Amino acid sequence: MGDSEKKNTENRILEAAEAEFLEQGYDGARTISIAERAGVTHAMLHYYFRTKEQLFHRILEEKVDALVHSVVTAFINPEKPFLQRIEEGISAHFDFLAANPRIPLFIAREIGKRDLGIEDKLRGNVAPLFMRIQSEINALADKGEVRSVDPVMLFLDIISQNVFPFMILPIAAPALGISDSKALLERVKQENVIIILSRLKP
Amino acid sequence: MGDSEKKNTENRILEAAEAEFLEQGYDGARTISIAERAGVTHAMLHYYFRTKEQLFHRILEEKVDALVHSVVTAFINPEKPFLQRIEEGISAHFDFLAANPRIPLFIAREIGKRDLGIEDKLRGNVAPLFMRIQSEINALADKGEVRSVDPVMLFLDIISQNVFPFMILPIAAPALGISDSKALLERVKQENVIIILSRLKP
DNA sequence: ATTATCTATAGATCTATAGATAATGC
DNA sequence: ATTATCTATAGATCTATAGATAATGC
Repeated sequence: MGDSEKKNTENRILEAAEAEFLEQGYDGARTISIAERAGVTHAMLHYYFRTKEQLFHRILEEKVDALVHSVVTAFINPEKPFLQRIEEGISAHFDFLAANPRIPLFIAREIGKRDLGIEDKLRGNVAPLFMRIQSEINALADKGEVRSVDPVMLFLDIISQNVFPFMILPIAAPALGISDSKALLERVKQENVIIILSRLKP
Repeated sequence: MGDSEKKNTENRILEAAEAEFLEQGYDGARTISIAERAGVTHAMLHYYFRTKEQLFHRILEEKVDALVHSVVTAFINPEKPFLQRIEEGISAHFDFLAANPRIPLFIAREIGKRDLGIEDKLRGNVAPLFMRIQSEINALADKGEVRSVDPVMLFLDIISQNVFPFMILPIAAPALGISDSKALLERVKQENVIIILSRLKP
């Protein structure tokens, strides 16, 4: 059997697993449902991935990497001045979430139950980013161009503002009589830039 | 058997169920585990609550009510001027979350899978609050005392800032080398007041 | 008489694997 | 020869209930 056929089946299982796990979480997901979604027999799933746990880890790790990566890359463009980089970083991070709205809840759900290398990933990628932001803030604060903020707090603010709406909007939007949630998200994105810049401006 | 005995068993099951469901979610929770935690036989659980689903709904509804209530009451104290009420409201809401840190993730986890009356609860309680805030903001904005903000955005900001840290701090705190997460939470609480007031001040 | 509790087990899933069969590559 | 796929089923849980027994209230 050819390599492309193999990849095809394996990938179909992976895609089905991603959909099932993102919707249902680990405990709620059924390997039978994954097989059905992929259009393969149930045994194939174990042939390729041996256990439900292994298949799940493959998906979870991919999503954790994507999320961590989205935070770091959004704020590391070295070309531009500080405030502009923050502004564009917020937008870029928000856009990533808009394209992957189920990731935050998916990760939040499973965290605490299992140990990913998520701490190491954060330590390696985020700590350097924070140090750099810290020194930039210090320099600009001395010149009176920004208010002084702890980078940890600043990024907690940014990430809270960006991530949380995707967790509650499915509930909150209909309750508040909002039909066009795409338009609302666009407003949220703009508001998030405004509120962070308000915090930084002296 | 006396009424107090009955209440005792029933309450022990409820308390055990609350702990199990908050930790594991609906799918992850086992009725056997709940019975063990409560120190009763497994059959008792069905005798008092008939099904796992019914027991779960009892817990979930209680937590949804508590969370909605915490938002509304925190901001409805009618005695004080607007900005002070916002400031105290943020703190009160934050304190509620600090006392019930597992509620947001618990609710977020189950939402979308089942239909609570959560939309009705929001509609009834929150809509009047927003209308009142809107008119206050309008009046103060005319006098130049606050910047104009849509109340929906303002509360999305406040709730994001307050809720989200409790979802990720268990992961983020160790990764950032923060050992005293209680001290960090205190800083978060203060920062949340600062950032919202920065947004509102002209 | 009614309410509460226990033991034992039915019945429904779900994950995982064994073993046979078909398809491909060398 | 090796890799992929299918059928059938073992084995492990988990929810739920049946039926017997004990405790309380009237």
